Amino acid sequence: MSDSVEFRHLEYLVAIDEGKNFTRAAEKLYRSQPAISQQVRGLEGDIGFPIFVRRGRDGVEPTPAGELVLGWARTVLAERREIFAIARAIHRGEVPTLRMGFSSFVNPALLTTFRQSFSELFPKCEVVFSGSDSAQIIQRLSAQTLDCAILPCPIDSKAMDVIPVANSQRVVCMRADDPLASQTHLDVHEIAPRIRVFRDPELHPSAHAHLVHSFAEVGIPISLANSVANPADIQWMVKENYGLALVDEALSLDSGLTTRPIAGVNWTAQTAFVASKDSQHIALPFIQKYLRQEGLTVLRKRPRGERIRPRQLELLA
Amino acid sequence: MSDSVEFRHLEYLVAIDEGKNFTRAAEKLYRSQPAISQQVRGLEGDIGFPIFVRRGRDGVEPTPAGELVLGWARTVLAERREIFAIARAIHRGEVPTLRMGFSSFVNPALLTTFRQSFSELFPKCEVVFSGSDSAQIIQRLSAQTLDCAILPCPIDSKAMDVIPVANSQRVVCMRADDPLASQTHLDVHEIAPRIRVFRDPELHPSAHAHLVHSFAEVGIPISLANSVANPADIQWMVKENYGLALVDEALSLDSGLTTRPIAGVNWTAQTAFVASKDSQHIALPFIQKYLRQEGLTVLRKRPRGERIRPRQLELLA
DNA sequence: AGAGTCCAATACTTCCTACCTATGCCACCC
DNA sequence: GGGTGGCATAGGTAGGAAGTATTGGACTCT
Repeated sequence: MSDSVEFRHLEYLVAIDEGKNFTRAAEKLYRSQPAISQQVRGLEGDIGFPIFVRRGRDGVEPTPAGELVLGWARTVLAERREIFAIARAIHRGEVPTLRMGFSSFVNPALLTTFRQSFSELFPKCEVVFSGSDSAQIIQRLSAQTLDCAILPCPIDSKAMDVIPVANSQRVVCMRADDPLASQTHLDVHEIAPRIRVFRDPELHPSAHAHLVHSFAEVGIPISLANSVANPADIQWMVKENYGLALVDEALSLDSGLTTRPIAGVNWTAQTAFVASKDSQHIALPFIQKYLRQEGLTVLRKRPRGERIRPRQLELLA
Repeated sequence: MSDSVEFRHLEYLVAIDEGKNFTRAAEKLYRSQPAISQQVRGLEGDIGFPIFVRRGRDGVEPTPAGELVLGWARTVLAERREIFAIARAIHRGEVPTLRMGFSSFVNPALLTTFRQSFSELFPKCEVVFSGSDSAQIIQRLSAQTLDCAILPCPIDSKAMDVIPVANSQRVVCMRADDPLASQTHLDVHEIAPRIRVFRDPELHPSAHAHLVHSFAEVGIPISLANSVANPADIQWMVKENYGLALVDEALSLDSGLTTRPIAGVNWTAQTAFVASKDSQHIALPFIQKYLRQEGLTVLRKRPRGERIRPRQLELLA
C-alpha cells in the first residue's frame, strides 16, 4: 500500500505543490514533464487516492488527503537532510563541542542529566559548560559564543528558542536557629519584609520583574535590599543574618541553614533550555526536537521500540 | 549526499538491526542476501560513513552514527504507514466520527478551537461532543465509547495519554454586590471559610484531592459544603448566596456575578487532552503528535514553510 | 469559429539499477 | 583440515524510471 512510497515521490510532490504545476516542477527537478507525471500517477495508483486535483490551465491543487501527505513530506525531507548531516558529523568526530551556558541559579542536577543524555546521543561530542548570570549568557547566545543554555525563566528575548525543562518550588532560606524554623509553613506577609537577599536584578531583569510581580500579587511591595550573583553568596548572607532569601527547593544547603515553604503562595521556578534561533550548532535542532517531545529527564537511549509517555506527575505541578 | 537515501534503504537497515545479521534480514525481506549487502554498501558509500560494523560470525552492530539513523528510520517508517492510512481514510470520507468527551468545567473556547483545528486537518470528518463529569468520561474512554476528551487535570489513570493544552487562573466567584467585590485582590484566609460551593468530589476525585491539597498548603482545612456537577449550578448557588466558589477565570459569568483573584496564591487549572492508550481512532496518533509539538492554539493550517515556535508567554504562567 | 496557448497524459524507447544466482573469502570451531 | 556461518564480489537479467515525441483537453483571443 504505502510501502511503495519513496523519498523520490515525496520530492516530486513537494516540487509540484510549490510550483503549482507539473511542468515547472519538472524543470526544477531536472526531469522531463512526463517523468513527473508518470511517477505521480503511479504513486496515486499505489496508495489508492489522488494527491492533486488537476485543474488544467489553472495548475494543480492538493486534495485534502494530499495536504496531509504534503505536510508530512516536507518535514520528513527536512529531517532526512538533518539526520544524515548530523550522523556524518558524528562519524567524523566533527560534532563541534557544544558550548553550554548556565546560570548559577539553576539546579546543577539538570546539567548533569543533560550532559549524560547528550553524550549518549552524541558519543564523540564534548560539552563545555560556562556558568554566569542570565543576562550575560543570553548575550553570549546572541553573539554565538555559546550554543545553548539552561536558564531560569522567564526569557523574553524574541530571538531565543525556549523549551521548559523543569519546574520547582521556591522556598524561604533561613538560619536553622531562626525562630521561624519552628513553623512548617510560613505566612507570606510575615516573612515578606524579612526577605532581604535577592538575585541581582540586572543579571536577569525579567526574572526579577516576575518576582516583583509575585510579591505585588500578595499585596506586598518589595524593597530591594542586598543582591548577589550566585546561590553560594545567598547562603552566606543568610547565614550572616543579612536577611532571608527565596531559593529553589532543590538547592543543596550549607549546614546551619534550612528552608521552609510559604503558605498561600505557589511560587515556582521554571527552568528552560534556551538557544538562539539562528544558532549554528548542528546538533541543536535535533536536541530541541527531542526535548520538546520527551522532556529533559527522558532524553536518553531507550530499549528498542519503547515509546516514552509524558509523565502525569508533571501535570500536578 | 543523503538525497539518494530511500525508504527501501531504511527498511533494510531496520531489518538488519533487528536480525543482527544481513542473512536473516534478507530472509525477512524476501530478498537475497547479496541484494541487501549491495544496497547497504551503496548507501554507506553515498552517505559517506558506515551504518554497521561487520563483526563476521558475531553479526553486525550499528555504529554511533548508525544508531542515530536507525532511530530516525524506525519512526519515519512508522509515520509513513500512519500518514497514508489516515490520508486514505480522509479521501474515502472514512475517518470515523471522533467521539470527544469534555467536562462541563473546561473552558468551552478550547472545544471550539479544537473543533476548528481538527476540521481543517480532517475536512470530511465529524466530531461529536459529549459533556459529562470527568469520572464518567474517563470510564467511557476506557470502554472505548469515547475516543478522546478535554478534561481538567490531574488525570491519574495510567491507561490514559495526557497532553496539557491550557492553563488558567482560578478566581473567586461572588455576587457583584458582595462586600468583597470592592477589593481588587482577596485574602485567602478571609475568603476560605466562605468558599462553600464545590465541584462534586466524586465526579473527579483527583482534582478534588488537588484542591484540598492547595487549601492545606495555605493552612486551611476545607469543609466540604455544597457540591455541584456543572458551572451553571455553581453560578446559581453563588447567586442564591449559598457561598463563594472557585472558578476558571475564563468562565463567562451570568449578570449579577463577578470574580476576583486571590492574593497570595497562584492556583491554576490545567486542562488536558486525554485519550486511552489503546484507543483505536485512526486520527488520534496524529492529533496527539501535533498537540505535543505545537499545542492546541496553533494546531491549524499555516502558511507554507512557516514553523511555529512555542510562545514564551506560556512560561510566565 | 478557428488559431494559438498551456499543460497533463499517452506511446514508445532507452538505459539504469535493484535483484538474482553462483561463487569467493574470511573467521571461527570441532 | 574440513565444516560452518556470514559478508562481499561477479556477472546476468528484468523491471521500471526517465527520456523524446505526440496527443488531447481546456481556455483565450482575434
